Amino acid sequence: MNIFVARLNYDTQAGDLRYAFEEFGEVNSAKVITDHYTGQSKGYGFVEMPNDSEAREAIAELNDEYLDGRTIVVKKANPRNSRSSNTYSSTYSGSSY
DNA sequence: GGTGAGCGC
Repeated sequence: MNIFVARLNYDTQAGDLRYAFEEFGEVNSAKVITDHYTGQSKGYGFVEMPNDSEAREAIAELNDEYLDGRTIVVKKANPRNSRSSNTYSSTYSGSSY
C-alpha cells in the first residue's frame, strides 16, 4: 500500500520514515521528496508497505503523531500519474477493508 | 537561511 506522509520536518530523511514505519510492520520502501538541486526535503514523502493491515495500523498510529519533533500527517497515497492515461486501475487503493 | 498543507520520476 502506498502511504503519503506530509508535514514532515525538513530535516527528516527517507531513512527516518522507514524506521518509523518499520515499527508497525514491514516497509517495502520509503522515500522523501527532496529537491535535486538544494537537496532540501519538500516536507512530505511516501512509504510503501507490502502488508495492507500493517499499513493501516501504521497510518492510524503515525497519523497526527510526532516525528522528529513535528506533527505529521499519514494518509493513503494517490496513484502516481502514469505516462499514459489508462482507465481506472483494476484495484482501488485501500478501498477494500 | 526560512517556511507549511501537501501527492513522487
